[in-house]
Amino acid sequence: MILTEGKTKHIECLEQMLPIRDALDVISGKWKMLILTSIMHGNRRFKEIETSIPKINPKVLSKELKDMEEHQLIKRIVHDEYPVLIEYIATDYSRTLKSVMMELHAWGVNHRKKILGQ
Amino acid sequence: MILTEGKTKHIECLEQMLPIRDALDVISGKWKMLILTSIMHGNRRFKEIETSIPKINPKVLSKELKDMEEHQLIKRIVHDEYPVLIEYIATDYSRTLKSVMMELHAWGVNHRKKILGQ
DNA sequence: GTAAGCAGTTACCTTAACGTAAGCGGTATG
DNA sequence: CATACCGCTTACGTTAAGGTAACTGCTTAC
Repeated sequence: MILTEGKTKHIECLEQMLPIRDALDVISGKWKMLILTSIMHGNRRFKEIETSIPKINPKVLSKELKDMEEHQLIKRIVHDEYPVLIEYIATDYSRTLKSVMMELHAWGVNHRKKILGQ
Repeated sequence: MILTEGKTKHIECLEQMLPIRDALDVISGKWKMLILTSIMHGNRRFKEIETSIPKINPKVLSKELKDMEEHQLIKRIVHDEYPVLIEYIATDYSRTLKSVMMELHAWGVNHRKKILGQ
């Protein structure tokens, strides 16, 4: 029955699309995955992160860090010392993104090769 | 030597980040991966693709299809028949994105579960 | 010959992302 | 006591992404 097939295909297709969009909502944008990469490489302080990412500015960094904290990808820790020290660390949950990031990285390397080869 | 370590870390970190950004430049945005999913599920005609993706509008679809053709993710084929028939198909190159899409999908499914469970 | 489908385009508008430059309250440094 | 570092924030743009509504030229269907 063609109608049923069509409907099934349509629903299947939607079921593929919606989670992909959910994921992209969290990771897309120019900075989030770069910030997460930086933090995962051991950068913890605001300035460290800022200087590790070319061309980012403090306003954008500040906003993205807040977003990422809301999404539970990072944790902001305030140490009550003198002077006050603030650290950003990656959460366990953010580590579930590692395979996504690895795939993105691998594809990006390949893509750059392709573009330069043209 | 701490200086060397720091420098190495810094460069290593950049080498992770740049390809990730290259990849995100191609796939990010609200629609591209949804369109590719739709086409990979067998939707070929403009209207088919349009109706398969909730809330997309023809202007956006048209623009994204052009972008994706430039990036060689899809091919636009014009059949010189009566009436003229136009098809969009996924390229071999777009299939290199499949593992990225699968990771995004898997993460998205998990993320939705997490959010609903809160 | 009117209506409807296809594959879009056009003009216009809103929203969100991103950027620049400067500054602020705190601490520490010469 | 001036200068500078830290972790930001504020005010003020600019750019790009995305949305709405209407319309076009072509074809076929009633």
